Amino acid sequence: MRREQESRGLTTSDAPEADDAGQEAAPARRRAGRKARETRERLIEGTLLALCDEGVTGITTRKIAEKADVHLGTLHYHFESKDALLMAVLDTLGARLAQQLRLGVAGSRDLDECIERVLETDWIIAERNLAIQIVQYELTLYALRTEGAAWMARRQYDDYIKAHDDAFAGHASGAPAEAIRRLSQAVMAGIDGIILQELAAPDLARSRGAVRDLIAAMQALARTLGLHRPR
Amino acid sequence: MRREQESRGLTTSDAPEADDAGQEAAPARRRAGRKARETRERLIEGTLLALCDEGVTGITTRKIAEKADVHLGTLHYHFESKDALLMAVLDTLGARLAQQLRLGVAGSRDLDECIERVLETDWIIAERNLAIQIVQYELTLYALRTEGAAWMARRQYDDYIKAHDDAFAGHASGAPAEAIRRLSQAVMAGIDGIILQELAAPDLARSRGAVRDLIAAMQALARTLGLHRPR
DNA sequence: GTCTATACATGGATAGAC
DNA sequence: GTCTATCCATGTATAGAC
Repeated sequence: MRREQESRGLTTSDAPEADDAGQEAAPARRRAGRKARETRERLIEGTLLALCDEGVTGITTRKIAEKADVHLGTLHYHFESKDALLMAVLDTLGARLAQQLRLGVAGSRDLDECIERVLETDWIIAERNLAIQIVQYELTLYALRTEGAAWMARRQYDDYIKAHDDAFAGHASGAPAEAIRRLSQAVMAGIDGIILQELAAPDLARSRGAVRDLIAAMQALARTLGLHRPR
Repeated sequence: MRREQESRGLTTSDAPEADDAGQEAAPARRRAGRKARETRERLIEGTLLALCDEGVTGITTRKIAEKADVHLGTLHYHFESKDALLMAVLDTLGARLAQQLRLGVAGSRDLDECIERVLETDWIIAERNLAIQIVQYELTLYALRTEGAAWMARRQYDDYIKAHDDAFAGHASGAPAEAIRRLSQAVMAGIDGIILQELAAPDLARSRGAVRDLIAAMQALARTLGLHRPR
């Protein structure tokens, strides 16, 4: 079930190039046609659906093709391998997540409120579709195992951290970037942990309480880190 | 690759029975012989090794048999299915983890110190072998996908929460159990999140700093929750 | 660029000798 | 209780018609 030795298409771009990430283009074709682009996207979307149903361990190219309403051969025309397709999905997921966060946290008054909104937003996004969260974790772990794709896991992390940094930065302009970064890390760690708990032992009421607790704890941490402006 | 319809051996015991968990015994045999027990354990240990190498997606019964130095037929004599074996590993892992935590947190002076020790211990355990941590997450997620095994993921969570409760309880005897529970949840969530970060974007120095930050935040949370005794 | 058909490998599981 | 040999389903990927 492996063809790792020459998993080209995953190593082609070892560093984040531009921002339309995950473009493991079809062999020797950079400027893909209008329709091809649509099919690519249908494939990615179909893979996501199939992953929600089956998980990374259960996924097969046939199921993907079926969900995407595309034939098996077509899949392999657009993606060098199943792995390449899976990684493209991970990339899409990460971008989508960071985007959602940015949209959700506009206009806070002060840092405390900002922390609160960020965490509430993080949680809402996760709660809205826990199935996708599972997929995200599965794919991230899978990337760690896949030759030449570990950097994708790191980028997932970097991007999401950055989205948090940006949210906080506006309300702690005097503070050193490093302190902000530490807050972002703690916030993200906390939310990830709560999501994991919700997945393993579902109990929405408990998790929402945990988010409240986390908010309080992070506000306290921000103080410890000296992020609050004097009033 | 699936035979879910009748994954007996996983549904036999839907509730935690006794404490020698994960005993999906060989068909119609409760009192297994001395040697059989050894082989079972070799198989579990071998599976763990194989999982560290390959991950859940890459694992095969053949690789397991090889690592355990056992023949393929023997594997299926002891375990009804690959899934049953995998779940037995998850159980072992969980028990081992809780055990390690208990050993590591003896004799703190007060709650603040206890929180510190618990988190330091949690982290040391994880840092000592990150490879196993990955496996633990993979297996927990896998359990969620496996028909009739989702309860195993929940038990993982319950057991580890309980280990934390026990550690804290001694230093907050007056406090309501619910407040202690909330602290445990927050602590675990935070650590899990940090481990996840370390896996996705390895940087031990950063993670150790994150643990320090988490300690401070959790001590603050304990205060918010009214867990500290008046001095 | 998309489809059909198929090659080829690999996996889980079992039968039956020992 | 362990081993060998094998069945048979399923998977990824490709070849080549359209």
